[in-house]
This record gives sequence, structure tokens and C-alpha cells, in this order.
Amino acid sequence: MLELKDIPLFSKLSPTQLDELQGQMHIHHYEKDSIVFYEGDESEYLHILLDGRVRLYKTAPKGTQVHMHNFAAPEIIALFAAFEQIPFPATCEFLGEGTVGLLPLSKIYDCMKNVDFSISLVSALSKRMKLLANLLHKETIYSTEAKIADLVLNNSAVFERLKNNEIASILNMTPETLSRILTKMKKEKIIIIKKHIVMILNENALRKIIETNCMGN
Amino acid sequence: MLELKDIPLFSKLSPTQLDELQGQMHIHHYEKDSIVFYEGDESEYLHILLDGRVRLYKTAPKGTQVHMHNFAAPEIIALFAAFEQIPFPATCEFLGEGTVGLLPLSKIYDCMKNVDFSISLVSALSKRMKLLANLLHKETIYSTEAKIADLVLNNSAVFERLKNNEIASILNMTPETLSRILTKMKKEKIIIIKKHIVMILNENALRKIIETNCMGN
DNA sequence: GGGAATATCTTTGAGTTCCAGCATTCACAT
DNA sequence: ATGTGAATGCTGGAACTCAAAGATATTCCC
Repeated sequence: MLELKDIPLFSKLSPTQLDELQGQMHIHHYEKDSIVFYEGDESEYLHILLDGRVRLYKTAPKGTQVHMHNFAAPEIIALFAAFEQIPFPATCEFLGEGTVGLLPLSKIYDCMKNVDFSISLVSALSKRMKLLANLLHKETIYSTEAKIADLVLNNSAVFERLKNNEIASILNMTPETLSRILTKMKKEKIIIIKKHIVMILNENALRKIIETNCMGN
Repeated sequence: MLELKDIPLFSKLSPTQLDELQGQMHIHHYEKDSIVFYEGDESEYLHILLDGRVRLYKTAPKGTQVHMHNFAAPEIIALFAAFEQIPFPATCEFLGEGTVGLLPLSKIYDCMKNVDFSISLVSALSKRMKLLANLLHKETIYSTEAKIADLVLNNSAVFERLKNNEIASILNMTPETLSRILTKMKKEKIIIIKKHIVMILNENALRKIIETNCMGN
């Protein structure tokens, strides 16, 4: 299993600081599908994903889930929520089994006296912000068609790994909508799907869909 | 007009560092409604709002604007976009007239060797992230009714300052929708509006709208 | 291992909902 | 008197829901 020194954020700390931190860290093991924290929970600890993969999502009033991110170890979870001392904006659920390390926030504040640590922190926060800004863009600007075009263009490999209904939930749409649009794209000869492998026939059409938010006609 | 030392992010720097930075800063004056940068632009400079108020918004393919934030001086604009060296995720437009200081990014990197500066930076980034997370929540989870309930509950004073169509654009909905929902709330005796002043008659109903995303019936 | 039985996905159709768009009328303030 | 903002009815589009059928996987049993 991973240790603190394997995590980029902490890699710049001295061995003594690392030992001290490692000693303060509580390790929790989680089974598949278990919840690390719920949206709205508060915590005095920084959650560090040491092993496994988690999914972060919001829950809408009617119970539908709005997918935000998947994270794989090693990763800091809910970084800014910890710093702002606000309730978690999303629920964190394990996809398989895995482990989380809990580090008291007060210890982190101590580390910030170390310049290199602070700089890593700035970089980590700013990366996370990029993720969030990206998500916001997709959810507020993109139509369902544009979301799918974007996925096909930038990450067509997921169609090999995941079932369509899993992809739909990551894109925050229903499997029906995904299916309808994929068949439409196939009909328009923009893509071909064979044995779960997506081949792009007309890349420009995909870019145009992203730009205009809709397909030709 | 404000100087660098008046800006929280820079307040911890030494007078000599401040002088050096101030010397490197280009000052730009902008008229009302002028654009500081467009969504998609790139820049080697950190934009610092020294005077006036700006509005940040995304533009959807059909030309509709998605309002993100209003900022008043002093404030750093597009903080994380600068750090991640990515195109601006939104357009920045002045609401009145004002001034912006441009600071070369390379100079900022130098400052990060100063621990106090780095810590301020972490705090600034994390605050901005909170704003963004909030916006994401409103845009992905809230219905139009919930957005309005939230505004009435947490910032009913805006109804005195702004016209309804301005409020609608901040909430990313049409004035018609805002009008319809406000009259519905008045009919249900949840609020009363007199002379642009909103009075809350039934706070619990508002909370329930936010929780359930819809009004009683 | 082959093939039936079963479960799980995917596709397709029809209907619904939410909210934007347009047009008109109404209200109010210059 | 005139222009701007607000209210309201109607229409339309995007994406969701529900339901049912079709296609794939998976399991089980001989």
C-alpha cells in the first residue's frame, strides 16, 4: 500500500516530518461500494486516497446522482472543502475496495511553513480547480450531443472499458439519451462502433458538434 | 487607486519585493462595458482588478451568456487559469469603468519562494474554489425555483438594487421565468414584494423549495 | 464444452416536464 | 406621450420517464 512519501503533495517534506505525519494518520479500509463521506458531512481530517478508486457525486432532490469525478490512488480527496472548513460538496464512494488515510488538518497547517509543501499545495489546488472548471463548462455549456462528441474525441477508449449505462451516468445523462445520440452519429457516418470499439470517421463533424452544440440537421 | 500592497494576496511581501513587482506591473484603464479578456484567450500575465467591478461569464454556442461571478476591486481575476496556463474559461467585462494591473507570471513564481505569499495564495485559490463549487451546485442541482428561493433567502437585498431582468441574468434564467416564479411565490403567500423590497412571509417554504427543488403544488 | 435459461444491457417509441422563446398587454416612470 | 421593464399566454425544443422489445452476457446443468 502507498505511504505518504509516495504522494506528490507530501514528497517534498523531510523524512522527519513525514514520519511525524505518518504517525498521525489514521488508516481506514473500505469495502466495495462503501461511502467514505456524504455530501454535507463535515470533517477535521484531510482524506487521502491511498489505494483503490473512488467516485464523487452530488445528489439531486429526486435522488438522481450528478457525477463529478473519479479518482484513483494516490490522490487527495476534497482538498478545498477541508481548507475552507465547509461541508463536503459531494459524496465519496469506493468503486472497488481500497484504503483512505485521515490526516488531522492542524498537522497540514504545520506543514505549510515548508515552502516546498505550500508550492505543491498551490499546484494541487490549481489542478483541482481546472477539473472543476472543466466540469462546470460541460454541465452548463455542452448539450448532451456535445458531451458525447467530446468524450468520443478525447477519450474514446472508455467505450471499451465501460458499459453504455455507466458512461451515461458519468456524462450525467440517461442511457436512453446516450443510445439515441450514438445511433444518430452512426447514421450520419460520424463514427462506427464495432465490438465496443469506437472508430471516428469524421473528426470535423465531432468538433462542429462541440462548437455548435448540435448535429447537422 | 489601489496599489499592490492593498491586495491581500500581496500584503505579506517585503517593501522591496513590492516595489519590484509594482514596477513590473502594467496598468490598463477600461471604459464601461469594455472587455478585459475573452473566453478562450491566453495570457502570460496575472490580471489584478485594481478599481471598478467586472463580470465573468461564459458564452454558449447560441450566444446566450452564462453568468459566473461579479468581482469588485481589489481582486485577482482568473487566478487558476494563469497558473495552469490554460485559456480563460470565461469572458471578463467591466460593469462600470475601472483599472486592471497586469503582472508577468514569471514574477509571481519568484514570489512563491516567500512562504507567507504561498500561504496567501493557497487561501486565495481555495476561496475561489469555494465560489466555483457553489456555482456548480446551483447550476447542476438547483431548479429555477430553487435558485430564486436561495437568492431570496440569502440575498434579498439585490431586489432593491437591480432590475428583475438583471437578476434573471445573474441566475441564468429568462426574465419571464423569474417573473412567473415570483408571482407564484406571491400567490402562495411565501413572499411579498412592495416597492422592490422583498419580505419573506414563510421562510420554511423557501427552505423546502431549495430542498425539494419545487413548490408545494 | 455446448446449449438452454436467465439476467443484464441496449434500443426504440410515446408521453411528460421544465424552461426558453416569442408576442402581446400592462404598468410605471420619465 | 413614450419608452422601458414586468406580467402572461402560447408554442416549441431538449432531455427525462416509462414501458416494451430486442440484443448480449452470464450462469447453470447435463
